[in-house]
Amino acid sequence: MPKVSAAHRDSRRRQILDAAIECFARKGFQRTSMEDIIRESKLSAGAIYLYFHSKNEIIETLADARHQREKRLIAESFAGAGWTESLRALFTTFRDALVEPAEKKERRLGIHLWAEALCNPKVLRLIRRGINQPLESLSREIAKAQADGRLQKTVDPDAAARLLIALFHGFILQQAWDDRADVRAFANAAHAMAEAYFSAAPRSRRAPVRELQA
Amino acid sequence: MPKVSAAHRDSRRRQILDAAIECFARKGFQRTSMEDIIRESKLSAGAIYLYFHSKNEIIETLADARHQREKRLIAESFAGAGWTESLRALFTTFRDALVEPAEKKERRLGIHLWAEALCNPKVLRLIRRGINQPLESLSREIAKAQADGRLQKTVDPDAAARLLIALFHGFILQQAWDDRADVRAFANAAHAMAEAYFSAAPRSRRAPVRELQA
Amino acid sequence: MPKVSAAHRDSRRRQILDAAIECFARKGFQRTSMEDIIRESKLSAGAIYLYFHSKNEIIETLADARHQREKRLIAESFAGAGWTESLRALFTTFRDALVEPAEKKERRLGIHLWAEALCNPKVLRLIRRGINQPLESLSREIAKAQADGRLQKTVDPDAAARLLIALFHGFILQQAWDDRADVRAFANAAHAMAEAYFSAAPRSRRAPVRELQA
Amino acid sequence: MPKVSAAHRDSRRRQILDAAIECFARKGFQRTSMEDIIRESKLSAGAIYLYFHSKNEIIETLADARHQREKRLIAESFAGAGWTESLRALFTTFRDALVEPAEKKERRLGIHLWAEALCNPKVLRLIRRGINQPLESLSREIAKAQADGRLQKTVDPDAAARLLIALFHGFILQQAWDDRADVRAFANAAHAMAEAYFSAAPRSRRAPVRELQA
DNA sequence: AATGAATGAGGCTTCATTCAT
DNA sequence: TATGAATGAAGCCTCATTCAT
Repeated sequence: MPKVSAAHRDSRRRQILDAAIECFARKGFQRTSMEDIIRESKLSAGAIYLYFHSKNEIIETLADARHQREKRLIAESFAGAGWTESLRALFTTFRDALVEPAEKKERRLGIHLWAEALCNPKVLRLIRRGINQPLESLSREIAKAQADGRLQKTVDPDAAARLLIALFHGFILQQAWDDRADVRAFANAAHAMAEAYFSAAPRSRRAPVRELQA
Repeated sequence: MPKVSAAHRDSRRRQILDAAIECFARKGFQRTSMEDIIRESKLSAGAIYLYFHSKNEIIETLADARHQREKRLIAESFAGAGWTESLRALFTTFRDALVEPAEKKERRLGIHLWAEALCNPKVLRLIRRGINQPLESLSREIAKAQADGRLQKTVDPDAAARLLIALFHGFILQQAWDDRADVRAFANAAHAMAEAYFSAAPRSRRAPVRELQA
Repeated sequence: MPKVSAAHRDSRRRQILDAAIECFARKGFQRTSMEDIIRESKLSAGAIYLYFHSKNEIIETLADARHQREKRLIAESFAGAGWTESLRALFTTFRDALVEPAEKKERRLGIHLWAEALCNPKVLRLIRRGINQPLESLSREIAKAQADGRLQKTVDPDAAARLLIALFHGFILQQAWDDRADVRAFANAAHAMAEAYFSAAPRSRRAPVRELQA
Repeated sequence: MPKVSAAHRDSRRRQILDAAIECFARKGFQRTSMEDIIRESKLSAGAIYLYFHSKNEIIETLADARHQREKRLIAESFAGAGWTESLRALFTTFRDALVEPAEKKERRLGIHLWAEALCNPKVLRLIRRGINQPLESLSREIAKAQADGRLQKTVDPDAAARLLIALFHGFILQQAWDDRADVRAFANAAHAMAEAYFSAAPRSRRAPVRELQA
């Protein structure tokens, strides 16, 4: 029987993770020292190691949390009705996340994780999961919509799913580098582009788009 | 300053930068020690500091080189003829860069720079230049094409330029995380999507795409 | 102080000491953390500090226990009859202690204490007592046997006592480093050597053993 | 071609090892911090790690040096003439090493190594080598002397070799615990005992020494 | 120009012990 | 009595940079 509640334990972990997010978002993983996190969390060195085994474990915990969140956001967008509505919901969700100044830290953290994944196998695994599951579910939705005749069939579901994710990630970078980037304009344009692509009249009626030459 | 000396100087700098790229791509900036670069370059610690004042200066030099390169790639795509051809050239260039295994290191380095920019003001400045100039030139080309009537006018040139860059950056991430991502399929799909968006028949003739609701 | 409480207190102390022996024998004093002892004893940190003031006190308690035990073993060997029988009993006791696998932990602990004594004054004092008392009682027995004419007089009682102890300690090391060392063979040989030494016909009848030259 | 000579390198290593011996002899391995060694050696932290990869490597280097030395000492004792002289040489060598105050540090270090071996596999390996080679060479000499008829045959060469080593190790402990222990008296007595054992008139002529009973 | 030994601050983590409950 | 979370000093090691040669 725990002396302090599980709630207390969770709150301490939260306290540490919040401090870590603050520091990591500001300075990246390697430039942030445990000392920084200790100061920010107002805990002692020892206390932090009571809740996490290492700095790396903190990073991995945050990576995992982001993965869970991304998965949820995409799943929710597709919870509702038809393809057109889902696509709209997806872009709306995405836009709302990006205009929210409170999440700026998380977005910066996310970018640090993208780079971290290149040299940290555990983070890479989490990032892959965080991207593959959304890719697969997007891809599945696209294929489903095609099967139902609501979407033109020339679209490659996997590539199209990657397009959507790439748009999101790509803009997150632009926004991180320059706060003045216009999220709404981007989201509208991106949505319009996706709409144009997905629901374009069958190419056959128009001049066909030639594939890029090898 | 005799000519031989300048050539020698450049070759030494190249030697150091190549070693740095190798190391940074593999381990990121903070995980790479000067010792790593020294070993990889087969030079001595002292020699390296003869050509660069600090590790940071090496990073900044690399950041600048990437910026120059991106600017050039985009400029070249638009060197030629009309809008449609330019768009095609852009995607072809992009695709060719991504299938090239020899550039894998540079692509990884680029991602590290994206994150580095978040906590290194000098790198941020270089990244901004590296993105703003392409953004502006793309934007200018779009506006020009609209003015010439070759492009529908509903497109916001700035947002559209950002879309294109976002697609590129976004996919570079996906490829870095998973080598098996299909570059050609993505490039084709991205091109088709851009085509659909830019050269769509004026919306007025079709059901209008409603803006995302606030 | 009620009897129940004292019994309980002793049992708790035993529990802690047993855990400590286990850990110390395995990892030595400095490598064993209080955390290790806590885990092994299945008690809490606080509980342990209720029974011992510090890690050092645990070590000293164990050192003292060993001292008591050594003293007792030697005393018992000499409880009985004459010199020859006592010597035999001494080696038998010693051999029996070393073949006993159950005492392996204690033997290892003992070695750690020997080294610990070099930098821990309290342990040194206990070790000294643990060795001086046996030395003195052995020495006294030898002198007594000489006085009774049962032992040749050329033997220096103090040095001879040290010889015996040295044999024991020396072999304990060899066994600790290599389990395969043959205890019985060693004990037999050691006994034979001691016999040869102590009960040798007076040197005067034979070629005298010259002292080692300075 | 090295910038500084191999001699310089060796002298630096010596400087570090001497400091380490000083500290380790005084406080043991675990109580000695790298900080201690740094201070004692008058070098910087970084400098030390230029010559040794870790604190452990320093310990192992010292363990190896002792092993080499012990092997040499024993070999030298048996370099000369017959068995009796060799035995005498062995005890003389041993005694001379123990009376030398300059080697007190090394003797203490040796004891710390004996305990360290119990929890440090690399040190254990070195200690084993440091003891097995002497054991084997002693054992070989004994067997040889027996074959030549210079030694009675009832002696078990391996056990007898262990006896000798045990005497040495055992007394080193006693001396470390109490400086006043009389080395010369011990060495003389030990030598006399060994003599009595090895060159005793065949047992058959006297009352046989019964083996210790099981 | 070139070398590489040297510096010493600072990074991550552990640990004996305490104390509020 | 008993718990175990909390403390914070101290331990081992790395690293960007300098400088005598």
